[in-house]
Amino acid sequence: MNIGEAAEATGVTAKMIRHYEQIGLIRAAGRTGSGYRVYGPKDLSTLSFIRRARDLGFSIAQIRDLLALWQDRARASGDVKRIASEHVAEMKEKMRLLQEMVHTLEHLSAHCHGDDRPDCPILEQLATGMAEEKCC
Amino acid sequence: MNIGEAAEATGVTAKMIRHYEQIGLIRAAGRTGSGYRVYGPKDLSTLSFIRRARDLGFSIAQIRDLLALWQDRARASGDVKRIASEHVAEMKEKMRLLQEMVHTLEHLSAHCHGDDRPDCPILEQLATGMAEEKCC
DNA sequence: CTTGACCTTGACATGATGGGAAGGTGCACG
DNA sequence: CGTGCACCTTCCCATCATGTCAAGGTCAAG
Repeated sequence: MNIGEAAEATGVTAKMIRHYEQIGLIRAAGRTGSGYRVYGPKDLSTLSFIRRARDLGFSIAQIRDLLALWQDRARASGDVKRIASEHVAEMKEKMRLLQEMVHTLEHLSAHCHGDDRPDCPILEQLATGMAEEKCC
Repeated sequence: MNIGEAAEATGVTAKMIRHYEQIGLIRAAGRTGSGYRVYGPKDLSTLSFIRRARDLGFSIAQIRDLLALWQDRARASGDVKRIASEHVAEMKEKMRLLQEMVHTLEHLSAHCHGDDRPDCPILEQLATGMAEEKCC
């Protein structure tokens, strides 16, 4: 199986498959006599695994650990769960920061006419740094 | 005022001040005879503006627009509000995606023993790609 | 044999920031 | 006056995951 077919089958672009090989996330694929990379069912499983983990937002480093655990039949599920929990915590923290920013901006926007006049609390806040509470 | 003092006063690192100058976000600072950058009150205001905008998650491109509007006394507040609204929409979309991932992962984690046994629904999901609903 | 689709490697870009090296400057203290 | 230290300068490289582009080799069908 060619890299293009493997890419289509797994949803990982050919570019990324080569990249993952280069950084050692996956083993170097076999080669035909002319140098084309060759992929078998096992490789496809690995690539699909990676794609699903990426879809869940795991970093390459985390996926490296998850792959090792996946291939370790004596793994402890606690190790997997811990990686997932840390990732969830990171995502929740990101959400919290986003929520804060959204809240502040929506508050400022609510007090902005949004018409042709130049007065704008959003710019005022950015310029003077007056605390949100003081804006009202 | 030196770049280091300006950095401390505004919360923008010296490194980033130079970077912002290089990409044309701010005007090139004046120089002393020996080549040191010199900053005045106006420059400090601009840098503080930028830092507050970054704190609210605006991209450099958006800040470029906001700076232009800020310095345009004939601006329409609607233009500012539109930039802010687009940014809020982007952040909310990111939150939505994060929430989806968190939801899926928490669901899988809830069914993972998290002990020394190797069975793990998280790995199973990643390996087989079975839909979340089918997992129960 | 030609054509077109695919493969190869390699270099470069993103966006915002950090790190570090190599060398010049300013200032305070002895 | 000299020395040391903290700061400044420029330039290059790294992050993270992905994309784009270019130049050249390969394969299969017509």
